Amino acid sequence: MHLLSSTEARLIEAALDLLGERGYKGATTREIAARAGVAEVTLFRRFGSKARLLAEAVRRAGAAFKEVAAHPSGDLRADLRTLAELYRGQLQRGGALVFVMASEAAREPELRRALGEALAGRLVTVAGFFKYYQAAGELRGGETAALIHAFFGPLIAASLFGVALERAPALDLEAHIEGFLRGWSA
Amino acid sequence: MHLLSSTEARLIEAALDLLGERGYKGATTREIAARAGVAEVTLFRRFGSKARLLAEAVRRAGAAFKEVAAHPSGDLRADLRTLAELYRGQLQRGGALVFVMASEAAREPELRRALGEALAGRLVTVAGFFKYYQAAGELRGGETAALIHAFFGPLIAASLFGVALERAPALDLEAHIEGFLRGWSA
DNA sequence: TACTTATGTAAGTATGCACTTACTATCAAG
DNA sequence: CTTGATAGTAAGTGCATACTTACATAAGTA
Repeated sequence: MHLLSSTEARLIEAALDLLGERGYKGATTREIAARAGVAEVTLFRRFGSKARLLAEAVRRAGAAFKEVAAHPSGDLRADLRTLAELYRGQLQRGGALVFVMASEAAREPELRRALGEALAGRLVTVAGFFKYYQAAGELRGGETAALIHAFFGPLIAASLFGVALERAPALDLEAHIEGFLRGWSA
Repeated sequence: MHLLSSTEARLIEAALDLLGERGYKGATTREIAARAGVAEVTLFRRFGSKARLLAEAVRRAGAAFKEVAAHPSGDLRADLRTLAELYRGQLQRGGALVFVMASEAAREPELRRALGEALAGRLVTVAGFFKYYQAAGELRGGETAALIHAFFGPLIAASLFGVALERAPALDLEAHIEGFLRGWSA
């Protein structure tokens, strides 16, 4: 995990942005390069191919998120709020499409693998987070999958609605957390 | 809304399938036609363009769903179960990508409009459904948006995880409904 | 100064895609 | 038995895209 040159960092930023706006096939190398303010050929010199650039971009995304989920503070409600805010920020940057790309880009094995690993890693971290609060007696026991779906699902849904509709119903974070806690507290 | 010829019906089926598997740009007219068992040129004769075919496909999808949501039975839990099952079935057929296409296909105004209308129509229907049970005193008052996100979000999340991962955590429908009712019952 | 490294410009290749055109085959209805 | 509708085959057009190659430039370093 070496540091990124500014050129590489700008390409990754631009790639993430465009991924969110247009999806995998819609994010063209020309446009990524233009948005990053570099020549298209530089993209290929640095990353070799579009698939590899996007795989890198996906790998880098979400480090802060894992950081929080890996270290529960003991204050469940506060942690949930932080996670929700972080996750929402990521979704706005196209994180939602991580999922979709997995199908859209199914033909690029390298990209698919990177996506799968990134997502799986996060899920494991998040599962550990919920298990911690289950063990602490604050959340009901049972499958952590149910907690993951219940907590992140509404965030994802709100983000997808926002992408698809002009006047999408907004998600009230406080209400969401309130409902989640009511539904799943021990 | 005239009836579909079998050719048209098969094209729409195939389009919906491939949309789910590959996304908008990934679903090529060649492959759609092949899966439908017709010549590619027939697709263009019938629908004029790829965008119009997909817009039609999206429009037709989900009639059964609206049917249920528009007529609450009075038994909230049973209705929720039916809706969840119907919705999950649709998501498996690529319904989740309806959202994503909206960004991926942002350049096709006709498709984007059809998607927006289809989605907006459903949201209105579903909002009405929840309002009915709020008025009946079974669900807490407040924004119906929160209920929509809380109920459908987890279904969407589970579907997206399933697309992206080989061994995705499954969603236990009963547990989901249970948690939802706990969290949002009056 | 000479060499290296990171970038740029410009042109081009190969491929895949949506969509078109021209012609043929089948079949049901009048 | 002709006509019209619906389908097919085959070939091709035009364009956008990922990726390549060749050459130039500027800056930093030995």
